[in-house]
Formats: sequence, C-alpha cells, structure tokens
Amino acid sequence: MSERISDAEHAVMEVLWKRAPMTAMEVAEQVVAEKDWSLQTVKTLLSRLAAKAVVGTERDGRRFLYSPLVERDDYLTGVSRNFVDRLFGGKVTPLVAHLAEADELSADDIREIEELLRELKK
Amino acid sequence: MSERISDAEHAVMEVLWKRAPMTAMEVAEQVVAEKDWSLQTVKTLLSRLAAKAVVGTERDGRRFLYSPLVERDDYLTGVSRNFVDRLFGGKVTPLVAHLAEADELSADDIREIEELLRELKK
DNA sequence: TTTCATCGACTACGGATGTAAACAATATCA
DNA sequence: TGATATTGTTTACATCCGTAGTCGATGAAA
Repeated sequence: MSERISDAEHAVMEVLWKRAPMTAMEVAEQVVAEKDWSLQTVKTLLSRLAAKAVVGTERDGRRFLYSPLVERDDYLTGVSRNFVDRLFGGKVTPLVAHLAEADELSADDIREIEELLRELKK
Repeated sequence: MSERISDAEHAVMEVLWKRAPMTAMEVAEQVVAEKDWSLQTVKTLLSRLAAKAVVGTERDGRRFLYSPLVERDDYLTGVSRNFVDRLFGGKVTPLVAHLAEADELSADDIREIEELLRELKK
C-alpha cells in the first residue's frame, strides 16, 4: 500500500492537487511551464502514477481525465513522518531546533509558529 | 558540489558521524548490527562515499581509515532545506502546522518547541 | 618462501528513475 | 475519404541505488 512517489512524479501531483480532473495536455502544460520537460515526459509520469493507482483515470471520449487518488495531506504526512524518523529520530523538536540553528527560521517564522502552537493548545 | 547521499549511504554516515576515523571492518560491524546487510555491501557504500569525497580515507598500513568530510549538521541542513522547499514552499510554519494536524505532535512536543522558541528569542 | 587470510578494487545485476522517442488508435478537418 | 492532429501505449536508455560476489595485492604465519 501507499506506493512511492518519485520526485518527478511529485511535480505532476502538485499540479493535479491544485485542480482536477484534468486532461494529460492540461497537466503537461502546467508542468512544462516550470520544469523544463517535454510533454512526453509528463505523459509518462502520468502513466506511471496511474499504474500505481496514485491517480485515477476517467474516460472522456477519446481522452482521459486524471485525478489524484491520494490526498495531498496524506502524502505530506507520510513523507514528513518518514523524514523526521530517518533524520531526527522521529522527534519534531530536534528538527525545529536544527532549522533554527541553521538560521532557517526568521523572527517572523518564530512568531508564526508560536501563534500556531498557542492555537493548538485550545 | 554537495554530492547526493543515498539512503543506504546515509546509514553508513551515521555510524561514521558517531566515531571516526574507523576501518572498513569497524564501520561494517556497526552497520550490520542494525541493517541486515553483508560486509561487502557496507564496503561498497564506503567506496562510493569515498569516490564522492563525502568521506575521506587515510592509509594505515594495509588498510584505510575512513572519516566523514561532511559535517552531520551541514548535511541535515541541506536535506532539511530541500525538504521544506519542495513540500512546504520553503516555509517551516506549514510544516509544523501539518505535523500538528496529522497528530504527530504530542502535548509534550508542543511544550518543548515553545520552550525552544522562547530561548531563541533571547 | 610458500601459503593463507585480509582488505580494497572491480564487476555484476535487477529494479527505480528521469527523460523521451516511436507507435498505434482515433477523431477531425479538408 | 484521405491527411492531419491528438492522445494514450510501448519501448528505450543512461544513471542511480541496493545488494553482493570475485579478484588481485599484500602482509602475516608457517
């Protein structure tokens, strides 16, 4: 279960998560706008995603409409957990600590996160 | 620059980051203790890491001593940034928000992070 | 000095990935 | 109806990755 999504495939998913269903052409146009790939490449990625049942297809006359079968949130959760487990022993605090030390956290970020945590406690 | 470190290679690096320099045998023993790999596999990974100049070698008679050439902290920073960029648009807040929503944050975690942020502001 | 053990180097190999061309089916236009 | 464009399918191929066997050099032991 929960098939692996490669980096390139992920770029395709991001597009589909923004709007769906879409035809291969529509997806490809969006992706090609930011990743310098050929249309064929995007189609291949769509096929692989469909083969893995990460996106679903629905016939629309001569072509297909593609939609994600995996929620972006679920995907993010899986990937994030994996990430935190592998690099920070499964604890989020060390991750935040690390980002802070590496100056990846601005004062604004800190305020935002504090605000967020305050909300959470309610 | 900054060569990619694969998952398997990362396991080897973790061992070297704990103690260095070490001989291939010493590294392999540690790694094999937790990953069910053969000694040869670990040696191959060490060679690849050396080829990428992620670990350095120092001759010690007939064998080599291996040491990391990349700091664990630097590695974590790179990987974390990449992760946050790719999945959360470069912002840490959405990452934390996501982990919270996905119930990956315990009440203790929240307290810890708050404490950490308080420290940071000084 | 012959033999054996050790260690790094080289080779292997299937599967995943990034990237894309070629092809086949089909619909549309002239 | 025949040419053309569109769309999905198949095939390709180099590289990376996980995993490991084998080879050759060299040092140690007999």
